[in-house]
Amino acid sequence: MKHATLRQLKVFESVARNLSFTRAAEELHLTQPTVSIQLRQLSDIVGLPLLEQVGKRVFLTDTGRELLKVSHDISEGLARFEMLVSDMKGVKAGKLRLAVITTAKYFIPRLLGPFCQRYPGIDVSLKVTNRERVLQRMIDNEDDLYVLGQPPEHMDVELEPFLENPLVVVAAHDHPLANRKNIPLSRLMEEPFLMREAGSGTRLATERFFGERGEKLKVRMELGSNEAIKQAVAGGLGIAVLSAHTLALERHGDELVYLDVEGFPIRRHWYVGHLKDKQPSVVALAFLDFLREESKLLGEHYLRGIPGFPGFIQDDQSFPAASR
Amino acid sequence: MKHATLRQLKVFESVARNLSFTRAAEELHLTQPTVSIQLRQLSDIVGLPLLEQVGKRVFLTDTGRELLKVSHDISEGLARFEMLVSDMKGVKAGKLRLAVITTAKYFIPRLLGPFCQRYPGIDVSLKVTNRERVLQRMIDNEDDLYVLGQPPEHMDVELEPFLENPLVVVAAHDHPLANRKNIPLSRLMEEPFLMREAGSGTRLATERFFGERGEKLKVRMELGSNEAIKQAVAGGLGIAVLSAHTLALERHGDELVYLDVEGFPIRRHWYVGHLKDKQPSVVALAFLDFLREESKLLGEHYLRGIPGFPGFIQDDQSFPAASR
DNA sequence: GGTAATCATAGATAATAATCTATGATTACT
DNA sequence: AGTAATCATAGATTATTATCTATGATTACC
Repeated sequence: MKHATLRQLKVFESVARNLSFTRAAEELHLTQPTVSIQLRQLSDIVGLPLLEQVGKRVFLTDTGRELLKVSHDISEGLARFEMLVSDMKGVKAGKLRLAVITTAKYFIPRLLGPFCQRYPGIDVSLKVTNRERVLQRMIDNEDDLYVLGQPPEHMDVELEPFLENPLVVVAAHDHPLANRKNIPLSRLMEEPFLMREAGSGTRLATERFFGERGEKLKVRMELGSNEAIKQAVAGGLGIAVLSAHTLALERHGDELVYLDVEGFPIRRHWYVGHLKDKQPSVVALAFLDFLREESKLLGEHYLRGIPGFPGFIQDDQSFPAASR
Repeated sequence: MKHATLRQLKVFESVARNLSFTRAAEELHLTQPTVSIQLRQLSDIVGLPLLEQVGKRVFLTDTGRELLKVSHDISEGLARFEMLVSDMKGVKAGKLRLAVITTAKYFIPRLLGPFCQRYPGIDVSLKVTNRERVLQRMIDNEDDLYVLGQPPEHMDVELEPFLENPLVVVAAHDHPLANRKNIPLSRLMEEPFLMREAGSGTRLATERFFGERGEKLKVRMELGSNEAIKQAVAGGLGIAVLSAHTLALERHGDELVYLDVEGFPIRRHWYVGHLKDKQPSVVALAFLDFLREESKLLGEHYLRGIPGFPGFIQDDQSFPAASR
């Protein structure tokens, strides 16, 4: 079957359906000799007759019947593929593979939920891991999109900011600095700090912030996760700089407070994107569009109460978390 | 997918396998630009990218992965068909549809057995029915081959004789003419005859035989099957002209004897064939060849003991059936 | 920065597939 | 026998596909 063509099979199907060369020709808007020749060619390729003529009547041979099955399978397979492609183009089908750094797990599900509702046919896969691994996955082209808090410096990537990611100083609610306003940075330097591991975006940003101001932190402890840091802070082991998002879901908790420190919150962003070379799929583009419009709402909702952000009332409410 | 070609799919499969245009080109003995263009065309036809390049590395897109599945299905389906065709050509697969008149049921299974042993992959279908229906099936092109005792006169058929079909006169073993030799036809005319229905081959041949000799039969009864006729003969209701094959399997029975009648047995044949227009399949041709060689043996075996046929000893053995 | 490797594009050619008109051959029907 | 219907064949043309050479663009590596 090396040289059979899909056209020949289509003509054969028509003849097999009509059991007439002439009617097949009409159906396909061809002349009868065209049909005759196409069938002759196909029969020569197969090496056995596909049709037999008994008087004026046309019958399928056994071989012809088998070929008809194969031909139908092919037609149906291609038709299904076409439908799938159409759905993919219309964002009615397809896959979205996201890899996000750990901290993003606090808000990404809030975005994925509505996205999946809007595009119910999309298959979403979410990988949550540390920054280093996310970058490796990017290099290995394992996902469609990546969410990071800190753009990598030595990689050709295409990232856009889509959400504010303020870094705040947190302390135990009964910390001496808990209700002070505009705490000078120098006062803060006397406090022991709890840090994430080297390489984490938050740590990088923190070190840069203090480094630019000639300040050196007293690092009491490095901890491997935001949860551990929060527990240590609540236990009075020190203070920490964290993404405000790590606290967003625990707004009703009363163990941690933000410190109103001069220069804080550090205004940073969440970035989403991919390697520069990569061409985003239709689904990935749809998600990017969705992010652009939805993250505004999300930001307003979740960043409320954080000093410097919308919804933070300076006058009659000191600190929502501390007010509870 | 109206305009995609099997060639394009083949090239795509190679690229997908190798994840490299250059290696695919080598594998297919083409130049790299050929491969590049083929993939570009296919991608344009589909309307979505099938491959993505990240740096020097080539990856399949989701769409590409789906197309690869479809392409494999197509390749596999065609490959299976090719194998089947090869088997059909080699008589290793295929179908044989036979329609035979009722009397042929006495010997056809003896031929089909060895044929099926020689060609175990052939699917055989045997239809046993009266002559009229066999002819109608032939007109309707329902089978591959037909077995008849009497060629139809007003149909364009291609039939060949393959086996002797002697018509003999049978009587009850205690019939007055049982042990007579060379019975004159005139004596036979005094006997009542039992006949098959009008239209049956045996009846036609019998009527022609006697007609040509100016004799008129006394038909006592018409019966619808050979079995009924044999029972009636054994019960003394009359004599009958029957194909020797109807008795072949009952050689050891002692109820019926052949009568040694002048002019008998009527030498006739079994015919096998089809409508003149019909092109016999590879399997049908194989069966015809098989019949040509096997029917000789069958004839020697089954016609032994019948006057006028090999193995009939005139001197010291009067009549094998009557000697029991 | 230079080189090698790899894919993309431009332009051209060759090969193949698809199709048509005209006519022949055969069957079915009156 | 004549006519209509239907498939096959011959010959020619058109359209499309497949492929190549040459070159450009980009990435990866040293």
